[in-house]
Amino acid sequence: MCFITRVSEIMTDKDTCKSCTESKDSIFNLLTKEEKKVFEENRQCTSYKKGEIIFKEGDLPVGMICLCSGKVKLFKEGVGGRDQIIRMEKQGDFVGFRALFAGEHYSATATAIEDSVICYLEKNILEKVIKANGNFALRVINILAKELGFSNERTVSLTQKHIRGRLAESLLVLINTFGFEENNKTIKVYLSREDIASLSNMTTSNAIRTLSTFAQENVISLYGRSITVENMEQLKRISRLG
Amino acid sequence: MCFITRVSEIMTDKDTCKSCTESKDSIFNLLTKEEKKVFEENRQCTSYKKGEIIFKEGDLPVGMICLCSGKVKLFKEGVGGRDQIIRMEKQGDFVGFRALFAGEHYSATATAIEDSVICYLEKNILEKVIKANGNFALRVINILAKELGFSNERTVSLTQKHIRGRLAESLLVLINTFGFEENNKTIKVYLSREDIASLSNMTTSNAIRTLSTFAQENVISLYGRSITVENMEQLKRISRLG
DNA sequence: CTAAATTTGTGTTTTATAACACGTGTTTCT
DNA sequence: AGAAACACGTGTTATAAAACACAAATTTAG
Repeated sequence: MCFITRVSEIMTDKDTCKSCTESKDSIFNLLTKEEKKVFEENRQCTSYKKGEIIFKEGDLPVGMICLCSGKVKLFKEGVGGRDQIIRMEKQGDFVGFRALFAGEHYSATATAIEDSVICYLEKNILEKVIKANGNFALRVINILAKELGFSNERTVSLTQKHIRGRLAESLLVLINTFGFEENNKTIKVYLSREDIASLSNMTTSNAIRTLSTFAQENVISLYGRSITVENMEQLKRISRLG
Repeated sequence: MCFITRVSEIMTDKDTCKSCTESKDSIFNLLTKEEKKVFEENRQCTSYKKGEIIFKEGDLPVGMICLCSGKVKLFKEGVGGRDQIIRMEKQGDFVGFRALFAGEHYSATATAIEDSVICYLEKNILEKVIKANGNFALRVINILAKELGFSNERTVSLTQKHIRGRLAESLLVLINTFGFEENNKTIKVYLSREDIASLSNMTTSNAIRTLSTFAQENVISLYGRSITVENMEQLKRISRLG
């Protein structure tokens, strides 16, 4: 990956990115003061505008990326250019660390779906800490294991559930990742119909159509790109029955 | 998981299972002599007959399982009882360690597809070694990361490729996992058509039909459950084009 | 502020594949 | 040995969802 050309803005003030090491339930809380310091001194923060590519399928990972703020989609290009979104990343998530640890090129492309700030940490520094701090290592293992469970789950859902079930499940995934706005009903992410389709393994037409049907059935209500859940139980039922 | 009731035969001679700690490219080579000794003294070997269940979706993992010999399929039950095989395990593989590290119940069922011997190691012993031995920890991380890559890859293939592409890819997966017999052509695993279907996300009828078509096209030849690859390039091409 | 481009929305047609039905061959069990 | 259960194979039908075509609405750019 050619880091420089894609950089929207390399941030000079490292304190702009506090969330990674300072947020409450962060994995970084397992680090010692010294280890935290090493991380803070060696990281490089970069900001991306909505729509910009952070890395591309095939690029070689050069370090660990933590999403300080914003939202990112991770997608693979499939047969005939049809994209499949395999993961949505929120503040505090690691982006693309799978490829780093697997020692492989990126197997997916990461794009900011909102203005985002990432901070970037060299691989060898991370590895040193993993080797030295067993609890940190176990936590990394735990995160990977959970993500693998999610991926396996999705494989079955996306292949076996019917359109309505797939869309309902994808909405639940979005809720799970990004949560609700203050009203506790409106999903806190604003995706194009095309992205919703890529997440749910269907064509854009069918995503639009099926969302409309859900709205007609008062399971959700739509206003532009905002999706408000009106009947959570029913949404879960549709997802479950496939 | 109720360990005792499922045990086909608890083996008394621990040396019957050498492959785990002694094979050439085993992860256990990263262990010190002392750590190896702890592993060897604390493991429990068990043998399973073809068709027997090692653990079930929903069971709670109680330890790390290493497949000493034999072959195992890992599958999830999908919508309407349609199984999806998410992984095939060969000698030396860890079975179900994802759930163990994720701290979750098993999300899939493991069944021996050949007579198999597993050896079982308590979780806390494993965790101690991971905490103490950084290189071992990194290797575990590496294995999980690679498996996650495989899972993501399969999600896209199984949802987007057409029947022929899915079947061809599944055959390549089998070759990749189990390799060939001495003739360098016959895939070294013997599955029912139903299992091949469950691996490829299709009905048994379609697996049978499509295998026949491949045979007619001289891409493979069939003799009972044995599948011999006659034109590897063509098989790869079919997989690639979807 | 208008033109162009993109996104959203809807109806129709086509097609891949599941579902079904049925027959044959092969183990397994009593 | 005979019955039952299971695995394999093939033709037909039904259907979910993709593909296509086109219109309206919204956003972006000049």
